[in-house]
Amino acid sequence: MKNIIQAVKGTREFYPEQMFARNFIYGKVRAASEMFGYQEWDGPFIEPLELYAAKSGEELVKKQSFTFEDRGGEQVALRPELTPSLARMIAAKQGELNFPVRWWSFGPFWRYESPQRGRSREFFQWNIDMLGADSPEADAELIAVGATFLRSVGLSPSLTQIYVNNRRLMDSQFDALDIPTDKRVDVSNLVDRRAKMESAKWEAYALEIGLNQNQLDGLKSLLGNFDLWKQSEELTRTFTALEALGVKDYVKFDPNIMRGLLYYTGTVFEAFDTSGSVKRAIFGGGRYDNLLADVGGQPLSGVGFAMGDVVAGIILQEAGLIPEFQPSPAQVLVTVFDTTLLPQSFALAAELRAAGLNVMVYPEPTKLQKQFKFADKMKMKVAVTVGPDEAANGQAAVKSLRTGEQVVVTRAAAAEKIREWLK
RNA sequence: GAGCCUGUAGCUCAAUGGCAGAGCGCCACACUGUGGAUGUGGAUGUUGUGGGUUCGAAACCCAUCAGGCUCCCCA
Repeated sequence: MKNIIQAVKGTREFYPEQMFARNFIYGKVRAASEMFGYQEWDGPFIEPLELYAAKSGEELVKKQSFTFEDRGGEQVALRPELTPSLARMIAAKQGELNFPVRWWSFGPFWRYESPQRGRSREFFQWNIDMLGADSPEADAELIAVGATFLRSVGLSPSLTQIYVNNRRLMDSQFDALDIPTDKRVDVSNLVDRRAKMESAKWEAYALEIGLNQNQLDGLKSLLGNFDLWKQSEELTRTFTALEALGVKDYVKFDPNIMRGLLYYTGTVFEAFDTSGSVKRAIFGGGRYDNLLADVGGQPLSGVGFAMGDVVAGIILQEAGLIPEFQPSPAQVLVTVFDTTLLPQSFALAAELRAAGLNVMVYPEPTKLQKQFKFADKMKMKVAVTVGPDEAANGQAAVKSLRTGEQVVVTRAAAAEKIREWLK
């Protein structure tokens, strides 16, 4: 036992119960995506390293990606994100796609980071994007898809909120405060850290990165102004659309949401669990205008977001929203009386399957008590036994494991009786 | 990449330098054509791994692996 080779650090093993939870999320992701007309797609899991190196900082790529040299000497990476693959695939067919394109994907990603709660090295991520439309209403649609997902898994607005901001709005505010362009990255970092730091330390840090007292005061009042969105035509339209889409109770303007400066150019948003149990965002995204130009395509605006399965899974688990795991997809067990009658049980199981039931048959003759115990542990609803008496008369004993009631019926009538008890 | 905490039976955890234990779960039997409940009995184990200190280590020290918290990062 102790000599078992361990799983790779930061990976997760999906036993049937975890697989069930993962597929639950996948199913809800699919439903929310398809409800809005998005098509499922995927890219390769391995990409040339330069696909990421071109866009992201090289240090980040080298430090936080799983990279290796293949046998042909090519530098490749396990994909750390999907957006560059999306950009390339869109650019390659830019002339023939029917815009606006609505695509979603759910697949594995790898990042070489230090594993901790809510973060693993191998995870699944939902990506969903609309490309070729740049209206505030398109932004609203993506936020509504996210809200629809939250609602569909039972995460009410009191449990989760989507915070919305807009980079252009913030830029104009930074302009008004005379914060120079080359300080914007630092200021974004500063804003991101505000919740994590004590206010005195945070203010000291603000002065440290070169803000003057006047700018700091301006920034503080800016970050406390939750009516600021009214000054942005874009956000005003987005919020109007969100109301029409019926998800207004999920969204709230928050000037503290920045999402870095990497490629977001307009509206940005992040969903959080309001209990604060997990401090990481459930999902986050926004509008980007320059994506395709980076991979050689024609300029094309897009909006999208990504959701990892780790944080979402923890929150759903804690909220008790993952449905009860069923140990077996079958609800019927056909027992085996003894060696002589084993073929009868196998034949009966086949008949029941042909009648459309999911049926397990005990794979070897053993004490009936043990077989019923097994059926109970596997949460079977019905057990069917063909003993000598039943076999002699072409019958089967059908027992409801919920009520304990048992009836002997002809084999031909067994399926119907089982179906009745499964209801 | 840095700091801190944790690691004991399948699970949750006791044992603070002196015989490795409890509860739950598991197995057997009571019950040779039938689960859940009950009773009786049984097995839980390289104390994460490797080394060191000691008459003696689960405990103390060093290293290492894994998980967690914080920083960093978050494409």
